[in-house]
Amino acid sequence: MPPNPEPASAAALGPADLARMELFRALEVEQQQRLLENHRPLSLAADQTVVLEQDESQGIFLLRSGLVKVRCFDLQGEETVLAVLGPGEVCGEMAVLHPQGLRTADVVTLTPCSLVILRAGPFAGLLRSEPRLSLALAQLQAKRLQTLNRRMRLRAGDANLRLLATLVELATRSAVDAAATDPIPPLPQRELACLAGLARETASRTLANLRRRGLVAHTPEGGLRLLNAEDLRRRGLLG
Amino acid sequence: MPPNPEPASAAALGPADLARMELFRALEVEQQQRLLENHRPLSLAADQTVVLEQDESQGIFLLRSGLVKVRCFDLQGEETVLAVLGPGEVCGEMAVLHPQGLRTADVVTLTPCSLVILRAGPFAGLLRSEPRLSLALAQLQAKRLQTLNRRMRLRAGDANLRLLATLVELATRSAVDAAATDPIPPLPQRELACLAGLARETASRTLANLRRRGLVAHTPEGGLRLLNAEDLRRRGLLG
DNA sequence: CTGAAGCTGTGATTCGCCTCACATGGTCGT
DNA sequence: ACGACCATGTGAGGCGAATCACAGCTTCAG
Repeated sequence: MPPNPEPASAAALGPADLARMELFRALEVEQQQRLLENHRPLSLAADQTVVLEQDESQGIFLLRSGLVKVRCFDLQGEETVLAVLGPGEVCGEMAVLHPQGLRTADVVTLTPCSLVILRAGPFAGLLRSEPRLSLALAQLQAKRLQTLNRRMRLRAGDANLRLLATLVELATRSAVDAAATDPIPPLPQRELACLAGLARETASRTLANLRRRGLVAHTPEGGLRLLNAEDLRRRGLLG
Repeated sequence: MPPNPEPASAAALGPADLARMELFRALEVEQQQRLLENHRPLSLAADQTVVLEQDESQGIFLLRSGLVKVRCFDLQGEETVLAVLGPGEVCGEMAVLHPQGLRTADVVTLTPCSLVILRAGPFAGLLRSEPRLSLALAQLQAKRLQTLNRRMRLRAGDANLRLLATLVELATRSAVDAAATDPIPPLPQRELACLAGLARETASRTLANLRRRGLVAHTPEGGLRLLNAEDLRRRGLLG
């Protein structure tokens, strides 16, 4: 099997890419190849919708670069962010597990993104015959539950804690193996506020507060950077 | 090992019980038997701890009757409730998926409970060889994510909404196939408040409010009952 | 250049919930 | 029967965040 003889074009995706993702790591190269058949690359600007709630058109999305948010709306039109995903992460797998295959949330880009769509059919098929894949998926879901549990706990805190938690989440997902003190790409305060579940004005004031206390600073590119990992650890925002 | 020829005592568990649980429904009877070897029944009063955070002693817990809450604490000692589970539901499966097998939350009974402990070893083993089980587990986790997503959305609302949502959750989990208007077992207000993420006094006032508006009523047994499913539907608390 | 539109900072005000404080009523053990 | 203890209702006060209202800035189209 040619690991990938074709010179990696910007859009091409090889088994090496899949091997980097926990979900597919345990599979044989041959199985990975099968999943890659008919894959479709997709580049999006910031603030674009990737999948629509209630949409039945299927696909597994692999995020190669950029940040996306998974969100849903309540009846009052309030947006709730369920997760933030970064490079190397997967989304759209819930719909495959859902009995009717329905989407239950939107996915929207926070920054420009490069991603790849895998056809759901072969994935769903392999899921039924290969325990390594279904087990890895169960583990992925368990991890999702863990991080959602963390979000849940933090939502109980005050504005400072919530904003800091949001920034940690953004920093650690901005790259594969990113740390909390890695830079956070520029996002409008409106977006930060929404991620943290705060009013825009509160996010502004709170951010000013954190800056004054030396916990965050603007990067030259207009993004943010967390400065005091020690303080974050004390607050239980790391690990 | 005798599969279990002994006549079903109150504590004994047969394949019929497993067949009722989504997680095991797809398995062969023979596989179910294997899982049932060495199972251990357990009866608990209300407000007892089932599993401890950080505990490594393993087991899968099947809830036959009663209600339990899954909770964790933040650094300030605040309790956050992650889930409420009822008859027919399973817990402890996260630890099997966790790389180090660590427990990440407590499980505490809300009412008297009857449950059964399965040994984790055979379960973990079957998980690696039987895609039907690992797929069912992934589906279970996906369902957990869904309900956690719902909790997430609701905790953004005001006290009325949060309390109502909590009551709906309790009602629908009080029995297999229970509906929102089924009775809710008696729980102290302290517990209701904690489940809803409110202060005890606020829960009291809010509950009085809901009673005045004819949305809930006390049952003769001291529990509660939701009265207006139509109103709940309008608020997006059903389905 | 100029006006529109979006992002950011900031004050003033309002509102909801937490906290504290206390009264009532029930249950239980001695 | 008595007090200890717990669960429940209710009032008063305070705090934190949402909301409302702008003003300064940048960006961008015309």
